[in-house]
Amino acid sequence: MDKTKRAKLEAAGWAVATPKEFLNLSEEDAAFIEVKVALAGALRARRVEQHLSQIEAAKRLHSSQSRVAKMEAADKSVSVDLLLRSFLKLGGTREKMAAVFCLNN
Amino acid sequence: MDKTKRAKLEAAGWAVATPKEFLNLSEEDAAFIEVKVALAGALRARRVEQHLSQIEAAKRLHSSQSRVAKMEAADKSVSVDLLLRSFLKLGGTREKMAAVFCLNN
DNA sequence: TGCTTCAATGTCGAATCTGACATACTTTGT
DNA sequence: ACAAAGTATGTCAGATTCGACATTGAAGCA
Repeated sequence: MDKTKRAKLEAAGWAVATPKEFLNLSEEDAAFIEVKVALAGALRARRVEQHLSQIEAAKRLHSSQSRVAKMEAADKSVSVDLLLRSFLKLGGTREKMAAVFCLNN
Repeated sequence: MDKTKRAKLEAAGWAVATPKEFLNLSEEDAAFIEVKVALAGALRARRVEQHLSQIEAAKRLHSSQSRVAKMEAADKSVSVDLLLRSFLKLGGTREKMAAVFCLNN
């Protein structure tokens, strides 16, 4: 959200909060979630780039369509472990990983 | 191990293997373990830098000394999730994380 | 509209991870 | 050598995460 819009909403009496504020997460929790979301995005990118459906990706990952969907949604029930392993299995490299953390916001 | 030494050992009839070869890990598994080990090192660095014992660190992390030891040893029983959360709780930042993946080999 | 493919969401038993405890090993100072 | 502080390792009950399945929603096409 840009500053102008935020200012307008606040002027109109709205409490404008970031997700972090809204859910009152600590800095660390927020950072952790950011990493998870970033990895989830990278995972989906790897899959789409290879023109795979979630079902096909699931096969390569020895998992299921529903879990792939949850991974890409950075669901509460998926671990960074699983995201990372899956990312690597879909051809993700450590260089690409670094990009996830360095560049991406 | 440098090439000369490796060559000498092989000449002497030793099968010289990297951990990856020895345990015959796939590329992905190897990369995953590398990440885990790198994070474990970064975690220990955070702790030592702050002159904390494992017991003190455990307190800050709401965990136990034994688990901290296992984290720093990148034990099979600790997840990247736990490593990452702990790293962040000990003041690790996303920038420092990126460094773990970019620089460190 | 009906049909097909892809993606999202809820649930569950099995597998894995976690904090805690006990215990053993290591290092450092006396 | 002994004690104390720090670290490592094995175990286990409870918690979390896993793959799988069922179901629903959404988009494209005849």
